[in-house]
Amino acid sequence: MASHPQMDDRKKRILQAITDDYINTAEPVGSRTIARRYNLGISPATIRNEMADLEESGYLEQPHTSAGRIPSQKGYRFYVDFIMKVEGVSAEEKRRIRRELDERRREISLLIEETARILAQLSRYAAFVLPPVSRAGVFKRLELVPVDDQTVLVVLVIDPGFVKTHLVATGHRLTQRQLAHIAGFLNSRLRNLSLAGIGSGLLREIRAELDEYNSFLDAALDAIVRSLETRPEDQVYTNGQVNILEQPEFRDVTKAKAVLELLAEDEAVYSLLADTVNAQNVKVVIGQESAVPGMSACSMVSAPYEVCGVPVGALGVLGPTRMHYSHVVALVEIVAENLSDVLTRMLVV
Amino acid sequence: MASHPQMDDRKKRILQAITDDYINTAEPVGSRTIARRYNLGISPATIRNEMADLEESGYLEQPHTSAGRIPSQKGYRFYVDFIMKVEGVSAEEKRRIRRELDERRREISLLIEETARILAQLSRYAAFVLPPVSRAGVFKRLELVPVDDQTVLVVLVIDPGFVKTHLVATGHRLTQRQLAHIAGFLNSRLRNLSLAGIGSGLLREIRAELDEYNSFLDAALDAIVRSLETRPEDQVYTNGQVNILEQPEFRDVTKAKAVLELLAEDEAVYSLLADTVNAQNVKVVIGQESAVPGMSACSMVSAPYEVCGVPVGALGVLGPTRMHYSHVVALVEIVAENLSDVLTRMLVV
DNA sequence: GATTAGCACTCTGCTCGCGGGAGTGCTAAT
DNA sequence: ATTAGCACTCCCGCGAGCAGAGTGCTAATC
Repeated sequence: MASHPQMDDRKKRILQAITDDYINTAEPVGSRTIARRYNLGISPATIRNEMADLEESGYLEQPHTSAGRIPSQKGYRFYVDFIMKVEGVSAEEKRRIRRELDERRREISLLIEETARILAQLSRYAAFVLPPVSRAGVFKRLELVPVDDQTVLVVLVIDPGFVKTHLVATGHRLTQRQLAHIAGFLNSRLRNLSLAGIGSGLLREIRAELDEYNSFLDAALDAIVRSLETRPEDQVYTNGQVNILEQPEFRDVTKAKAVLELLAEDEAVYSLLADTVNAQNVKVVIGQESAVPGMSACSMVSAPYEVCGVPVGALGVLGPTRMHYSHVVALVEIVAENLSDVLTRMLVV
Repeated sequence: MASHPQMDDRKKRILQAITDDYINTAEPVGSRTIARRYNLGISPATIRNEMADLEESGYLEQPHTSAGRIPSQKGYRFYVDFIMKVEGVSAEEKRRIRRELDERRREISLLIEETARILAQLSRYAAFVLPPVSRAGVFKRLELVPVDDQTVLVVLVIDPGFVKTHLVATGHRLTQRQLAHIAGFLNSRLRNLSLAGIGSGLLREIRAELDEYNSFLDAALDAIVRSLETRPEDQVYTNGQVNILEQPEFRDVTKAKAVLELLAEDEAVYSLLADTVNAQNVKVVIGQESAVPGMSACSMVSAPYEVCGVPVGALGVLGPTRMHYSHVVALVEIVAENLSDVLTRMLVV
């Protein structure tokens, strides 16, 4: 709580009351309301004085003279960092999260999708999940399954248990033996390398070798090599975008549109979440703290999740700045934990 | 044009003018406007008389006394069926569609996604595409690729060229030989059967046989057999939902929310498009002609697409009832054609 | 007999002005 | 240091009034 010298205990309680109230009602809150609703044992006049101070030091703002106060960005920040108690997620909700993530899923993408759905439903805001990025894993095996004359299915097995498949047009007819050859060669060169370590250098090298070895495979090889490259801008799973239309701050369609457009762009959402993957624990970004334009009226709560203790992805919730932080933080935390568990169990068998 | 006895040529031209104008301006249109903007060679007074007739026979309605007229659902229907000329898609747009769909795509899902994107961008409404359903195809081959001790990747090759992969937890350790055995057996029984023909009856039969043959494979088999079943409620690719917020009829957030919620539900969108797959050519559904509640303010233009002349999927555009039908119909038509072409070339090599 | 000009009428949307209500800041009393 | 009291400010909702657009009807015109 360094660098907040103006904050004594009473100011803290008043800021808390104002923020809590505003989060619930979306209406600027006045001294009278506070005195009535939260019994702090002081009169409206005193509260008014404190409020004036809090406004002066930037924690509150006033939409117009003679309206109540609302928390400023700095106010929310202080609230999140030093005031709010992370609210327990109800046992009911906990069970639901557990149960719905636990259902036997055979495909990771379904699990991720489900996670986004739960998060959106329980938070009543928009939710998104960055699927596990396989760069954290280790190359285990590659299989080439012929599909028809000119098409091969590349199956990439990664440890822990991810599987990536790519359909590749070879442009040549390849015999079963030739495929086995290529697969064998690639396997011998790549086995047990971490995906992050398989740089373009090594790939180029391998390519040169194979070219020499059998130059007519060029096209096929090209395709296979390309399919090894992980695309970081992979899909993002979003859910509950429409929820934000329930928030009074987005009653104006043009504002809602700005945010919904942002959420519709995978790259934008990706860039919002990208550095959460390597964050410690839950991260809260309030309003314009995010550099992304169009986020100024929004806040984001996000957290990384892991497999076997290694962070592999992230998930988060986006809502108005006036967000129910204490609940959402707890929710994001617990969903991230559960997803980590389920994934870990699922992938390492 | 049977069953429209009240319609003479002049009424048709007036209905056309009103509909065109209303589609462009979203404002009820009055007799004066028509006389000025479309030179039909008749005076406002005459137009007023005709408009009264058109309202009487249900083609027009009046939001309130002394406002202009707007087309009713019946009016739009007549407009779409008998009046509008399908507007040529500009050469520029045609080239763009061709080019963007033509780019080497290796994965069908990417192609479908791209199709939805183009459709949304060019129509400026919401677009969706039902991916090709494999039931139309023929079982060609099944491969079982071991991923780790208890997991198998089932690769299902369908003719024409679709590939479906499913990750399956077997619950048992299976040797390479056992897998080869199962695959061989299933292949011998299923090869060249149409997927639609592989009913649960045949599957049960096969299962009994395999059970008998090697009963301890039960769990593994169960999973494999299940993965053969095609899920009709497969994913739907939607794009441009936010576009509808640009339409003045959805300036009211609650209306917008209703439609966006509908679009967010895959099943709902699926049910909208389901019977288009087997439709002839382009289909236009206006307002409450669709039974889906919440669609009353919307219209949908959709068309099937095919591979090798066999309909396999559908795509469509959803917008307000006041939709630019002539353009959208042309657009949907041409995108469907292009997708059919590209898919056919892509799948049959 | 169909078309049109003219006119009275209706309905919306906008602006304006006017309280009522909520909230503040200041001053003086406790 | 706290609080009661009071004057002041600003928003919001409401109704009146007015301009504009459009209609339907009637009577004149081609």
